[in-house]
Amino acid sequence: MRSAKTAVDRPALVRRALVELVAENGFRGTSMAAVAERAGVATGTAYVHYESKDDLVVAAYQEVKRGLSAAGASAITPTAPPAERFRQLWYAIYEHLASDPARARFLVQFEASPYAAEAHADYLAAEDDPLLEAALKEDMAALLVDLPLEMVFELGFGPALRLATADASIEDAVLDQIVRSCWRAITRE
Amino acid sequence: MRSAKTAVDRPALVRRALVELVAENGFRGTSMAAVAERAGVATGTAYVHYESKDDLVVAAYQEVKRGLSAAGASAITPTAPPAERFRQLWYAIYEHLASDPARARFLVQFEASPYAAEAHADYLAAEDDPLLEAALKEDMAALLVDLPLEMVFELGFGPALRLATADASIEDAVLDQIVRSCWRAITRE
DNA sequence: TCATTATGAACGGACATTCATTCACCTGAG
DNA sequence: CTCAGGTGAATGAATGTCCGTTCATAATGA
Repeated sequence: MRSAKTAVDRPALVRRALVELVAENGFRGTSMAAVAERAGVATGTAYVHYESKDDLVVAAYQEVKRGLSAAGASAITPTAPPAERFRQLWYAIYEHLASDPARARFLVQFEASPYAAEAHADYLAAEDDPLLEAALKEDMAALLVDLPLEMVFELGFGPALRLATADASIEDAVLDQIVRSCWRAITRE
Repeated sequence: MRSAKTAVDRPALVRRALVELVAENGFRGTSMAAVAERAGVATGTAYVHYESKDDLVVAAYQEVKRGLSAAGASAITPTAPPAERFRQLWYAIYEHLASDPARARFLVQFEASPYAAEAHADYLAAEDDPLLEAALKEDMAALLVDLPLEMVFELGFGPALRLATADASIEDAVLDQIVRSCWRAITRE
C-alpha cells in the first residue's frame, strides 16, 4: 500500500493481455494460457482474480468502457449547445480509441459477439452508460431521432469506433465532415 | 423411388445451418457437430464438401455476400443520378438483410472477426465486390470523400447492416433520413 | 507466523477432423 | 428389364489435440 514500486497490478496486466490478444486473434484464437503468458503471469493467476474466462472478458470490457466514458466526460463543456457537446464527445471517443487501436478492435469484436447480449442485461440493470447518456440527455433528447438508444449510439458513435480500428490516420477536415454526418444521422429533421 | 430431381443440396443446408448458429451463438458457440445436426446431416458430411470449418465459414460468407450483391444489383437503375443509385442500393441491402436477420448477424460477427482479414486478401485478389463497386464507381467516385474504400462502405452501408440486425422494424421516414445521412457521410462537401 | 496471492502441472471435457463402412444411384452387359 | 459392379456421397463412432479450470504447493509480505 505504501510503496508504488513493489505493487504490480496483475489483474490489470491480465485484462490488458486479453484485450491485446483478442484484438489480434479474436475470441476463438485467444486461450487463457496465451493470455497468462502475454501478461507475464502463471496460468492459474487469472483464476485468482476472475472466476472464469467469461468473467475476465466482461471485466476487461467494462474497464474499456469506463475508460471511454471518462475520456468522453472530461472533454465535455456542460454549457455548450447539444451539437457542440456531441462533437466534443465524438472526438474524445475517437482519439481515445485511435491512440490505442487494440481497445477499439476488442470492443468491435465484443459488441458483435454473444457476450454483448449477456453484458447488456447487466448493463441495463445497472443504468446504461451513465456518463455518456447523461451527456446526451435532457436538452439533447428533444433533438434526437426516435430510435432505440442502442441504435442512436450505433449511428452516432459507431463510425468513431470503427474508424479507430484502422491504423491509417484521417485528415482533420474529413473527420470534421464525418462528425457532422453522424450528428445529422441521429438528429430530427 | 422418387425422381432423381428431388436431390437435396446438402452443402447449402450446411452453410445455412452455420449462418443460423453463428447468428445465435457466435463462432465460439457453434460446433461442427451442432451445425451438422441443425442441417439434418451426419457430422462427416460437412467434410465431404468443405475441407475445414474455416473453409465452410468462408464459403458461407461468400454466399451471403453474393446474395447481397445480387439484391443490390437488381435494384439499381443505371441511368439514375448517383445519390439516387445510392438510395436504391442502400434500401435493397437493408431489406435483403432485414428480411432474414440471421444473415445480418452472421455478417456482423464475421466482419469483426479475424476471418475477415484472411477473406479480405482473397477478396482483393479476386476483385472487390464487383457489383457493388461498379454501381458506385465512375460518376459517383468524383463525389466521394477521400477515404479507403473499406471505410466508405462502412460509413455508407454499415448502418444498413447494423440496423438489419435488430428485430424492431423502423419507420420509413426514419429510414429515409438515415439513408440521406449515410450519403452525406461518404460525400464531399 | 498467518493470510493472501502466485504457480504450473495435471485433469476432464469439448471439439475439429478422420476413416472404415454403408448407402444411393448410375451404367451397361446380358 | 435385370442386376452386378462401380462411383461418389453420406455416415457416425473413434481419435488426438487443445483449452478452460482446478488444486496442492510455494512464495510473499504484514
